[in-house]
Amino acid sequence: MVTSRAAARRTAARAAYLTSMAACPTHRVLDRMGERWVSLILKELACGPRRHGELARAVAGATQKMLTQTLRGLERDGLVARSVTGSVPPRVEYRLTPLGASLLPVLAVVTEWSERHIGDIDAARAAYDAGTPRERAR
Amino acid sequence: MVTSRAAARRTAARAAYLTSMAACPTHRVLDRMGERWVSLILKELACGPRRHGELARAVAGATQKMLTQTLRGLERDGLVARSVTGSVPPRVEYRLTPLGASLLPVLAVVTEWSERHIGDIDAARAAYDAGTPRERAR
DNA sequence: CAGCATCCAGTTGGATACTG
DNA sequence: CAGTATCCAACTGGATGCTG
Repeated sequence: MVTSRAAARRTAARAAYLTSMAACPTHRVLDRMGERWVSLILKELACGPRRHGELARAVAGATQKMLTQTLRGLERDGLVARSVTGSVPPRVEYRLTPLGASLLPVLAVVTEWSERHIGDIDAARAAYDAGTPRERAR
Repeated sequence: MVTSRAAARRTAARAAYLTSMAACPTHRVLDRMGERWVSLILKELACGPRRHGELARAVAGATQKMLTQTLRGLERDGLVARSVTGSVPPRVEYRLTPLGASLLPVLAVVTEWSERHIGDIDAARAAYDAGTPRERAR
């Protein structure tokens, strides 16, 4: 049937696009940086090495699971280094690698833009939300 | 019981933290930029105004739903402007606002870092993945 | 053409409990 | 102390069909 062929073609096109998108460096990095706890952890580690427990306290909103999971991801990408000394009790320390440190200026640029324009965004939101119920008195 | 009190305290602390994090400008912006289709749409609109259908073709991986949803979000934040002319057939055009355009340099910084270091990341991943099965021959 | 509504699968992330 | 494992609720995003 013609219709299902067209649908299949669209699906295929999407799959191909999805693949190429997954390979896009910018998207991959943005994906990581956008993860819920990444920017917080990066900022904390920017101040110096931290033990697991210290990070847990500093980033109090994250559950232990998410903290570990996020750190593993950052470690895998070579942004964070993990070192263990002693095994009872274990003493684990996380610190930024040079690669991770090189990301800080980028984060700083984002931060600067954000703090400068968050007011504009909030204003736009307020305006949008106020005007949106346009059907209200129809 | 003591235990449940401690648990409650932790939960409360988390809730408070979550709130303050949601208010953090950097986190809010990173959240948006990290959304699946935002960077693609922004890059496409950087080239000039686009109609809905044009965007749909350019960002072929997104479903119509996600495209509209993402555009609405960007519009609400004042990053993108939407203008309608005619209603049958409708002609809708999206373009960057000055605020949205001011975000492009930030995106460019991220892009530059990403393209420069994606190789390092991939290398780190390969090394990590190769070394991880450390228990393999135990 | 642009977009909304509905349904639904897959993923994310939180709570909890246990181990070396 | 650091980390793993399990269970499960909530959200995200995709497929599909309908409207002005």
